[in-house]
Amino acid sequence: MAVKRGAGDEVVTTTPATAAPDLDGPAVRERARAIPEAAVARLAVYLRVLSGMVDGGVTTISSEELSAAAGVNSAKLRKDLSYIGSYGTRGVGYDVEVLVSHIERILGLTRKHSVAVVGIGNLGHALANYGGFPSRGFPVVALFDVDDDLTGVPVGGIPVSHIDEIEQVCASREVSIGVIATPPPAAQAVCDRLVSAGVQCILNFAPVVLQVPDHVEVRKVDLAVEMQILSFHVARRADEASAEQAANGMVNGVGVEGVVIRP
Amino acid sequence: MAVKRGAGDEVVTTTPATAAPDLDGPAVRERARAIPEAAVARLAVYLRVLSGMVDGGVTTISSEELSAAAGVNSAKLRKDLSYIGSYGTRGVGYDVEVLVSHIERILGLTRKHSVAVVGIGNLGHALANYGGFPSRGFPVVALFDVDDDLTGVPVGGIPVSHIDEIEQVCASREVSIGVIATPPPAAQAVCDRLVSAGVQCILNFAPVVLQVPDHVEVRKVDLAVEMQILSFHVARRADEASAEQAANGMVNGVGVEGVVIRP
DNA sequence: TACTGTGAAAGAATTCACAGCC
DNA sequence: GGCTGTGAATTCTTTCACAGTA
Repeated sequence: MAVKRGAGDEVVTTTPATAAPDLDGPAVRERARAIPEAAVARLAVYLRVLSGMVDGGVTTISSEELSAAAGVNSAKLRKDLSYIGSYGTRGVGYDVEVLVSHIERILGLTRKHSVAVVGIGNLGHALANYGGFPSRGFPVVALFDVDDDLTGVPVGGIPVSHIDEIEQVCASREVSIGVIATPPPAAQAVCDRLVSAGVQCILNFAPVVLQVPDHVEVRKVDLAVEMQILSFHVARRADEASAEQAANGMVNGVGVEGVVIRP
Repeated sequence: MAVKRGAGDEVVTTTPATAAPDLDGPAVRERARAIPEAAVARLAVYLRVLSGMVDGGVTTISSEELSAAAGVNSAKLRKDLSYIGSYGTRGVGYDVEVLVSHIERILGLTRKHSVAVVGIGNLGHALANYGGFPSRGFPVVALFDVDDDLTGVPVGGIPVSHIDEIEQVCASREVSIGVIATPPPAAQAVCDRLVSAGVQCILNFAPVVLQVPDHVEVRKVDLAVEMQILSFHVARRADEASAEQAANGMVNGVGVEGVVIRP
């Protein structure tokens, strides 16, 4: 669900469907590591599960076991792992530590990714104190807010900086991921400032569609949207239930003939 | 999945949705099921954008404008809207209010969905105080925590209940969505209790894969996973950049010949 | 034997492109 | 002319099923 403006997409070969893929173009695009977007998200989940297993002393695991723990089916798991290489042993399974290190490498977790949180309200506070970030290689190194009363106040051990210092502080502390937790109206402006400070990755909690240049990657977490998706499923289930009742012949007390109901 | 073979198999009465050619009347109920999962998430975004436009006094909008504001392309937007019916005017565009009400209906927002938050730590606090929920039809009506010191303390105007009361309180306050904001080790147990209390929708912030019965819908928000996906893209971009440099013939100014891309 | 790795088939989602209407 | 609605084409993702191997 990455918000990606299709503005300046590169040549999308709208060519007539006649010819085979022509490689004669001057610009050769390296596509060696084409891991599907959907698989990347799952790799992160596998990594978490595997990390727990390392701690639990497990050294080897089969695709069946790992997939169950990760909530996917085993064929999908094996396919996902095949995108990053063949690191299993047939008849045995995968070495947990080997898998962990390969997934970490693919996800780029061998580098450190410093995080800045902008907007120190309720959510910003929670994020600044969230233990899950630093423990997974994403140290929070800077906090920003517009409120003068907050500047200098330490939150989660880090003093809040004024938002006007964003460019300078992000540069000096080498921030590579910006987290936007501001009220909606401020989000785009904050985003622009982060971008001009050189931040290339943004995690956006504000319910706003951010416009960014192509080289910036945005992911969003929108609580209201999540709620509404759940709401949709409630509604759909209710509809199905009543539709089934209707199909059962409840409509006007007259049974429909020859209908077999699913178990 | 239109069933077509003549074998004596059971007949699926739950209406194949796909082939259903009933265009008459407001049989939108049947349609609901045919809406792709991915489209549902976007409908929620369109709704938010449209709501903003109502407030801004906009009465009519074209697919081009709306899609730009929502960060998708216009063909996708039109396709998404076509799943819920044909409510536009050719040559003109869509009536904003009409669209809003139809999307709200499809997403089931005509009913109220009461929310319970479990785990009143940093994140739970933030969620309890989050203004975006009630304003969009998701009132927070109950809070739970294991900590006895917290019980009775009001957070965001609602007193925290002890987690042992979860079944009873959820029933009496008609909770339909449970939000899990507990530490990871507690999440599955909390989930089980929510399910036994009759909650059918869960939004899970704990970095744990929840096991639930089929009739329960779970959505997860995993901050570490989001971070790692961003990290992957940083790494990929770095790889591409260096690969491109190499392919550009930086070696001695002579282009590389006959580069073969992965089959 | 028990499991991985992977082509090939099936299924979803996206995009194209144009008919149809205002 | 401008814009929607939608089949058809395309691309992406998942699943199947089995060859291959420790």
